[in-house]
Amino acid sequence: MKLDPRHLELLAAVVDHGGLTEGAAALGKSQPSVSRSLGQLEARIGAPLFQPGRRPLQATDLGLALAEQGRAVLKADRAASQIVALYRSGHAGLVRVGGTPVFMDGVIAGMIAEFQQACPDVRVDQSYGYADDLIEGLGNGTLDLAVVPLRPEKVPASLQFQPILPGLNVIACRVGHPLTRRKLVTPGDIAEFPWIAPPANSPLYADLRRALTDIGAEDFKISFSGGSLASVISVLTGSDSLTVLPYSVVFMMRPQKTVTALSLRIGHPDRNLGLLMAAGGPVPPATARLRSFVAARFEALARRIVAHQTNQLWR
Amino acid sequence: MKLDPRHLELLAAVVDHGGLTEGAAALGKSQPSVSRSLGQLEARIGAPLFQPGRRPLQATDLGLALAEQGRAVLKADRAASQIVALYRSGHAGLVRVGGTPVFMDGVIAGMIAEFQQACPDVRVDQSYGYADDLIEGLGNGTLDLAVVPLRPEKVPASLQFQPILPGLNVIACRVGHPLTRRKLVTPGDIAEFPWIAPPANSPLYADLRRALTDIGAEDFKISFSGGSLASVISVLTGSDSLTVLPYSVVFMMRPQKTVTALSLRIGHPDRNLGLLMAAGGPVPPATARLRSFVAARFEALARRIVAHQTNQLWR
DNA sequence: CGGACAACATAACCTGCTGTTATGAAACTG
DNA sequence: CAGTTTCATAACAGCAGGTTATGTTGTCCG
Repeated sequence: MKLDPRHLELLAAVVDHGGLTEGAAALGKSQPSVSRSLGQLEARIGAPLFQPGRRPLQATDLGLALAEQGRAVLKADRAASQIVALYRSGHAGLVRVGGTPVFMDGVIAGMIAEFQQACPDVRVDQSYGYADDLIEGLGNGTLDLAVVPLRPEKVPASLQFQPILPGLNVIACRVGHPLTRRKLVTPGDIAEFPWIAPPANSPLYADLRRALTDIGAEDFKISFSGGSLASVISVLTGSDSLTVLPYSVVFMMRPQKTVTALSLRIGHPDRNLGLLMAAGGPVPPATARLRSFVAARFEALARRIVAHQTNQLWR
Repeated sequence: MKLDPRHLELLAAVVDHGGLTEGAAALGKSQPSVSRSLGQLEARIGAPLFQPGRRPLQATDLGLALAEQGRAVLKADRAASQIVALYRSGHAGLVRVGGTPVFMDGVIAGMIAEFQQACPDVRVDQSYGYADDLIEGLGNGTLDLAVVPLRPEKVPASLQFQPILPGLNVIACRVGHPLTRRKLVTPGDIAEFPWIAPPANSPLYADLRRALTDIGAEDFKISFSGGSLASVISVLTGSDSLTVLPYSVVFMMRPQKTVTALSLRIGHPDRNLGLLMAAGGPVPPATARLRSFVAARFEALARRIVAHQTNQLWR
């Protein structure tokens, strides 16, 4: 005999609330509905669930035993509802975030850590890639969110782009680097020092080349290339090398007092760092929540940068 | 959000059977039914339960989490079905048995003990009473089964009576009683000994009076009266008293070798020991099972009595 | 690469359950 | 014993689930 789990729920509610009327009320149903459904259950199993002729309806042994199972059903149902609620509010789920390596390591990973303090049940799968990879990932559904520097006109129609910071690069070096003692750094000064280059296929590498040619530094020697942000920072702090990094990344590292930026304005790439998401379809709530969290953090970051710039020489 | 526990069951089955088709088969439903129901669940919660475009349907994290709860629902449902199955087969439930004290203590209680070896989940509530009480109890639903000596014509129309033994009484005494050495006991012999009388309102007491007057024992002295069978047996075995007991009760006590019957025929009451049950309505399965068990044991008892009588002097 | 197969989705229809309100019967209360 | 509470019944509307038949789409394999 297969019986309807909803009937067991009804039974449990009625037994636990000490009456049909109150049980029905607790379930948000009308009293006749519950009465009839339980009558049907009773007819199905061919045995009385309630002692006949008692006005505050009282269960038989069989009724109590089945109500026990009904409680289990109710518990599971509530747990399921809770899971769904967490998911729908974005407090649970999976977000697959992709981004350019330097931003991910230097800025986003820290924000994700903060985010997971508030939403520990959101799993974040992080991956690295450049614009094309990320756009493809978002297109075929293997990625939920991308953090990528992009020219707004290069955004495909099927995606939406939310700019969060202007693409501002600086020349970075270790704290205590000889050039940091100069009030003003000239293009000629930097020619002496070796350079750390980002991976050759990265946009940052193109930025570096452009920045250096812009300021007239025709030839420069590359002492280290490739590697993730951690490697770059290690080499940077262990030598007098220079490199090009996004302003935000250097800014985020201020507290460590290991890396700083030279007082030398370089050309800005005409891109914005932004958040890229699929448009049109429904957005998974956890993705939406992480997106707005990151956006808010960047907004705060932008304000801190502005406040900082009013007291600093950096340009 | 309240979601249907049946949907969770479907989800669990599909996840656990590795596919929609097999899951549907395992539930005894058609594949389109399950497909549509799960689609509905998905629409309700507004989130994908399955990874899109995978042919052996594969659940998302959310789907797996909900399937977990579905398993709990399935488990409770199966447990409930099991409870009902036990009840319906008479292997679980409650039987309220009433009967005359001497029969209950001397014969029925032992049979109930045997019955509960086979059906440990059947609870038996035993009570004592005489014919009128028992009939009333059966009538108003406070009793399921009565074991009572009754004249068949006195059975109310709303009840059914199943005779199981002729109402046969004997004069009982302790093993080793002086009268047991006599080959033949005469009415005169028994006049010397004191009598133990059952409670004055019991049918057995009437039997005793009638038996004694039948055999011409006009005056007899009563040394002990009232008390349950245990008291009677204690007094009987501790003295040379005599009493009247149903044959079956004395017969059941043979193994203890404490009580026996005199070789003196006394009048038989025109009643049958039988099982009394409500007629018409549906019989609780546990009651039916206990009834048939007791009836079978009495049948066996009757055969043993017949076999014994061919080798004994008792009449 | 393309065809065969399997797995899932959709369509159309019907049955049955659940929900509602209104109302009646029965039991508990003082 | 009357009032009140509690449950059962009636009548009806609507939806969800069951079915079979039939598309559509991954997957597998030569």
